[in-house]
Amino acid sequence: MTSLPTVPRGAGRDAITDAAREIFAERGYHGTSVRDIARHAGLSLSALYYWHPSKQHLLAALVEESTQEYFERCDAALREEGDEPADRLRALVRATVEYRVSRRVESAIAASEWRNLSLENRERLDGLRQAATRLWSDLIAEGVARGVFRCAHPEDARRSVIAACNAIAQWYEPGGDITLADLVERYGDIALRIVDHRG
Amino acid sequence: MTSLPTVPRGAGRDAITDAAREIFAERGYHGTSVRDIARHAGLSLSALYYWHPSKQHLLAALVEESTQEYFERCDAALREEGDEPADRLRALVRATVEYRVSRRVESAIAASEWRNLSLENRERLDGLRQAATRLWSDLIAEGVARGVFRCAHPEDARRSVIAACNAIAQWYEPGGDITLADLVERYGDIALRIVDHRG
Amino acid sequence: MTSLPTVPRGAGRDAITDAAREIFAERGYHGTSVRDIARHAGLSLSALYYWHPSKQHLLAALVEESTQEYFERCDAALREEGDEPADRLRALVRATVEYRVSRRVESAIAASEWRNLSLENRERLDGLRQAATRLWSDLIAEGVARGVFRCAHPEDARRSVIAACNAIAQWYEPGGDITLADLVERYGDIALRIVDHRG
Amino acid sequence: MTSLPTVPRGAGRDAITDAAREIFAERGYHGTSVRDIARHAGLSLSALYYWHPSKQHLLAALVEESTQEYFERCDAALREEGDEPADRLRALVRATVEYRVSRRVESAIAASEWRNLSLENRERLDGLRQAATRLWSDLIAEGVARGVFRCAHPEDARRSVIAACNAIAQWYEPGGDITLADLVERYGDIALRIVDHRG
DNA sequence: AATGAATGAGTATTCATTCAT
DNA sequence: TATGAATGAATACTCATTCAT
Repeated sequence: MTSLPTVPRGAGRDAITDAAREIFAERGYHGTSVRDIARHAGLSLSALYYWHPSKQHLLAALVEESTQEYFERCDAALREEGDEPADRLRALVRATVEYRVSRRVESAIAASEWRNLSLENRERLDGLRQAATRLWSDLIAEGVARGVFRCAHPEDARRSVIAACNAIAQWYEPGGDITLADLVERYGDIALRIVDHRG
Repeated sequence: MTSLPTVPRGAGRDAITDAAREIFAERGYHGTSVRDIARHAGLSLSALYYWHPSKQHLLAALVEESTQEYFERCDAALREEGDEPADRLRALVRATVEYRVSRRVESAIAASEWRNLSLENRERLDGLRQAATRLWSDLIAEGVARGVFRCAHPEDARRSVIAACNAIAQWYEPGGDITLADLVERYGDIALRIVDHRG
Repeated sequence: MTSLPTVPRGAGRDAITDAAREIFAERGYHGTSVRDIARHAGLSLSALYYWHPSKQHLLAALVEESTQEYFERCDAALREEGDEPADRLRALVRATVEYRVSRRVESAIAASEWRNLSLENRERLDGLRQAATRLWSDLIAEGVARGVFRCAHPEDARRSVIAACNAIAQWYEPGGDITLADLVERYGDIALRIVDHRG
Repeated sequence: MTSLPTVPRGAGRDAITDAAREIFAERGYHGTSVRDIARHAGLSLSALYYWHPSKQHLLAALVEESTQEYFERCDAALREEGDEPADRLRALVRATVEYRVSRRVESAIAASEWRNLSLENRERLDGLRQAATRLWSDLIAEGVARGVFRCAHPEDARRSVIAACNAIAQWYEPGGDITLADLVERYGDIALRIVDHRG
């Protein structure tokens, strides 16, 4: 029993979004009831529906925000970087790792609840998702073109690097021995090995 | 409307297990109703309960079988191999990739429905899961000890290799251009780069 | 999407009554939500409750106004008429037909939502309803007493005439080929035949 | 509190249909909850859904059965009759009155809940409804053609006769002073006067 | 070895209404 | 003279499961 916060008037929207994020992440979309969410938020069921038209909408909003933020972090990281492919790959890894760690909960939702989005929502958000993927693909292609990455199968390399970074969310415990900076360095190294980078 | 198969008398058990496998994989545990499973199996709801005590039991059986089989494939692959770490790592990758591809559906269930196992079942199956993990860890540790793998962080390497192999299930289409043998070779290469293998 | 009217300040009461009338008529009392009414009126839900204490009150007010007006029209029509029963019957038919046509919407509510009035409201309004009925009964009785109406069962005649007139609301389309004056004449004829009038 | 009957196993379907009929008639479609129906039937809510897919389906089934039966009674009554229009009109009145009285409850539903049918159901049942109407129209037209009915506006006559007969359901109390045979005779007379029949 | 009929607890969502401002 | 935010009870419907046969 976690103690239920008393929600100040007008703060309902965020309380509900926060609660939904936590419980969706913990139990999955179908394993979560809107009652659970409302209770966890310290509000009535009706208040939930005052702010959000449906459970599906709640999920879509979380996934959208998360997907959007991920893309923006990656995009920003690349724009701040020079044009050396190795540096740029490290930048993308850093953005991804930082994202998976600092937004662990919502990134888990975006990853595992994608199939529970309605067809409509899935189509709407797919472009954003692919845009993020393309950042990786283009970058690796460029490295290969320049001869600094030598991997024979760039798409497999890309998927492997992303999968390795994503998996961090499943085991990493913030506040433990390993710092975020450690992670960034380690997974940057791994990524460069995966694309077979030669200085 | 897929035509429902007429189940031969006595074949009920398998028909139900097969149906559960497909639908759990497609919609997730909580997104699946026992009615869906029974209907898909071409049997009555009561027949389902004749063969299986509960929905949870059905899930646990699938996860158990899948986890068991994975471990055995890995174990067998290693036993057939010599003691060269690189070869052994390739063997483990081969076992994993072949497993993810040939048992794509059940491996997806084992991966994503783990949290929906009851505490009891989760504890019961956890040993098996860890045993498989240990095969990887021990192997990489051995490679490092021998100086043929030079990765600084063997656990991160292990997680990355496994994550890369597992991700195959999400995109690979059997019957397409890429053969299973291609995959095994490509991901063996990637794995060896991840552990920083030097001939 | 019908465009919602902007309600001038102070005109809220009528806007709500009008909206309630339309929607109650269209979907029935239980098929209508107060939210529908407020939205249709272009006002907030709270504004509705500022002006009207409850949904039930809203219905009762509409039924009352309608029933009252019907009685007054009938009463006035009779007072303007001489004492010839046939003329008086035509006058009552005219009042009724004109009412059903010009107040089609509210008369439909009064007719079909009567049962959804609270017991209290039903009892309060019943006297008014019966008063209108008595106008018909007394008139027909008078005609029979004078020997100009020869129907053997005056109450059945009364119910039949009223039913015939009321039914007009279900099919008549104002602005079509049949004018209101046509209707008044046709249904006056029918009424006189029903009571078996002999000049 | 009416005592709830214990429903024998297997008799659920009828118990629910009967209960739905009664409560829909009493409170209207939207005024009735499926819980009310199940409780009234002496069964669980789930049993209701075992037998009927939805509340709407329940309504449509009742309306369909009622509309169908009404048409068949009218059709049968006409087929048993000779070709004299006056006799045939009396036959139709008899069928209608008997129907309204003996199937009072369902005929009230068919009359007042028509608008609560889904568009789909309404379209499906509309043909049946019109077929019944046509029996009346054709008959009156025939009487007019033969010169035995002299009404100037046959459609208004038709509507009036039907409205008069239908209204019986609103006031008639079986078991009172007036017998069904009385009603049939009285309303036959009224009908013949409405169409202005001359022997 | 299997079924048809039934259940109680739960689902997402909407209801009429009220509160604080 | 209004409103935005909130509520508790109800809504139609589905769930996993059990019972009698």
